[in-house]
Amino acid sequence: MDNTTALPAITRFAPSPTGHLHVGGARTALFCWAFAKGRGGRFLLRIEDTDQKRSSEDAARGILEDLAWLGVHWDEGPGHGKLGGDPRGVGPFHQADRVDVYNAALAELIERGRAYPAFETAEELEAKRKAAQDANQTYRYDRAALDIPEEERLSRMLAGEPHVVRFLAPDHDVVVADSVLGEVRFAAGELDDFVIRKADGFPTYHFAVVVDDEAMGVTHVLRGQEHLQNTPRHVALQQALGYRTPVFAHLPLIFNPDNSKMSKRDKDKAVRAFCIEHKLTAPAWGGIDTATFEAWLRDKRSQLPTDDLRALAEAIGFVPPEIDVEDFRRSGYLPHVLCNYLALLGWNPGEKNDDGTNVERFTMEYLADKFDLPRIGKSASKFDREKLMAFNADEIQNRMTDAAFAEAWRAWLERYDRATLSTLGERLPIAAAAARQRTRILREAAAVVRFALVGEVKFDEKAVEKVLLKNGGEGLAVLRDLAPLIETVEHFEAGAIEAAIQHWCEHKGLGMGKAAQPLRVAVTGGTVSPGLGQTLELLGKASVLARLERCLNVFVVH
RNA sequence: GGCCCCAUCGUCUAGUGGUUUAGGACACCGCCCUUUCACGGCGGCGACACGGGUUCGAAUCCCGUUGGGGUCACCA
Repeated sequence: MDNTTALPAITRFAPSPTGHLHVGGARTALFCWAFAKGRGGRFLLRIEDTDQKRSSEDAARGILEDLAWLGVHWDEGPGHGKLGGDPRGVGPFHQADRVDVYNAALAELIERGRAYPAFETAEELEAKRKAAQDANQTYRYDRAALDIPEEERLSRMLAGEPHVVRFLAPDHDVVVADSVLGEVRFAAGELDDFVIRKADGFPTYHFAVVVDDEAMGVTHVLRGQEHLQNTPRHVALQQALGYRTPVFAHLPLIFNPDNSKMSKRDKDKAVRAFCIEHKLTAPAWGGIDTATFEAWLRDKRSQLPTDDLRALAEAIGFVPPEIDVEDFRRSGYLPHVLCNYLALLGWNPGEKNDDGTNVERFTMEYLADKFDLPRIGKSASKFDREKLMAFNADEIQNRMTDAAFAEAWRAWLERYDRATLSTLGERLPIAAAAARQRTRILREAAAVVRFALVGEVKFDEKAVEKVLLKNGGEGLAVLRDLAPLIETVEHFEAGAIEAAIQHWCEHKGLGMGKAAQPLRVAVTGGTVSPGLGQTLELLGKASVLARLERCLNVFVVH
């Protein structure tokens, strides 16, 4: 029954380069990668750019970059650093460069009477479609072109009259054998004669996919369940062309918490809602003009260019939900953690840890080793940012070393926050050690050590009152005594600093809190910071003493 | 609307006819630890959508109902 493990497996991920890679695509790619990798097969990448208007080379590069960052590395396909290449000679991997391959297959289909040219314009078809819709009927192409005598059809086509080519749908049921869903039957007549070559000479998705998968030897097609309706078309095409039918596995969809399908539009939706809620009427930053902004605000379905949307969100101080892989990277999720979480959406290894808990944290290697089709779920799953965040936090706080965290943070800062990187300079490792236990995503780390990034402390009134001034300036008195002690700490490092203060407290018969909190307020302005030792070490002795002195000057009533 | 898919705690899930008073994780609540915050430890709350079958026995198999979702382009 389970023919899904047959060797060798060749899988592919075939995005259309119309924007950034979003998490749904990333999960599909991850599964394709894991499946091939786990059984010594090949994972290939193909760019589906047959839509001239929407495709861009920029978007294609962006997707390669996202995939590479995730660690979803392709064996064959477009070059990207060490990735890609064409060892078997099955390329090129951009469909726009393969038009002659499609035309050859198409000629064969026409020859055998399984495809035919049709001359209706898009407008004519749209009118027919609308008429059917208004009559509450399902529209299917009416095969009007078949009324034209075959010879005439072909000669008009050869003469260069504008036309599309349609596939003559089979008159029998088509059964899709899916590894996740089982057998799904589509009745004869459900398929209409869909277009396989557009008027511009490019193949449609259905045709290009089928031809390429055969040419590239693809054995397993893993893709989102939204493709299930397309599959009978592909199977019918494969049968008509005499191709093998690969193993199909349709992956469950990924939803938003509100049960809608996760899509790129969600970011616009969220930002728009924020703007409306705060009654913003102008763009608030110079990137777009007011008219564009208002039009976008009014049309609930419209989208701003990615960069403009991000700039707008930043300007109004709103963080839109992460949707694209790039969004998660920017927020500071670690790539293998994102993969780990994504893998759990619709799949799980079904293994227990020694303590009886489910195995749900794992490495890319483990995933490649364990991933298989029978354990893919059937029902859609909601994307839970809380859980993803918890995974990322656990990785940073409990599994990473200070050094590894410092490196990850440095890389992130280099890409997204150079200002903080240069302010930190040499202190980055110390800051990282102080921030790690309080950081869930890289973006939060700087805030944890903010006190060390500013020149002058801004005092929080409540903190000052409660910790320094209360009980007749009890806190300030402690500070006065503590300053000389700090002065004497030789190696100004967290452990030594804490030991000295602890010793002092014991000597004075005070609880540690009586010393730690005043110090904290004096050097950070507030009551919350990393451990006292780390806080002071990060500041450095000179800065700590200067801040202490200033604090005493500001608050001691002479 | 046609066609198709799905249905276990709020969420992700384990469970493949008896080992189940349904297990884990995230979230939430309480307690403990504690120099703040965070981490951590312990405990708690909490689900088989409904109705019929099949069977000695059903979360697990079948049918129906309800609910959710996908898809209906010269986009992919």
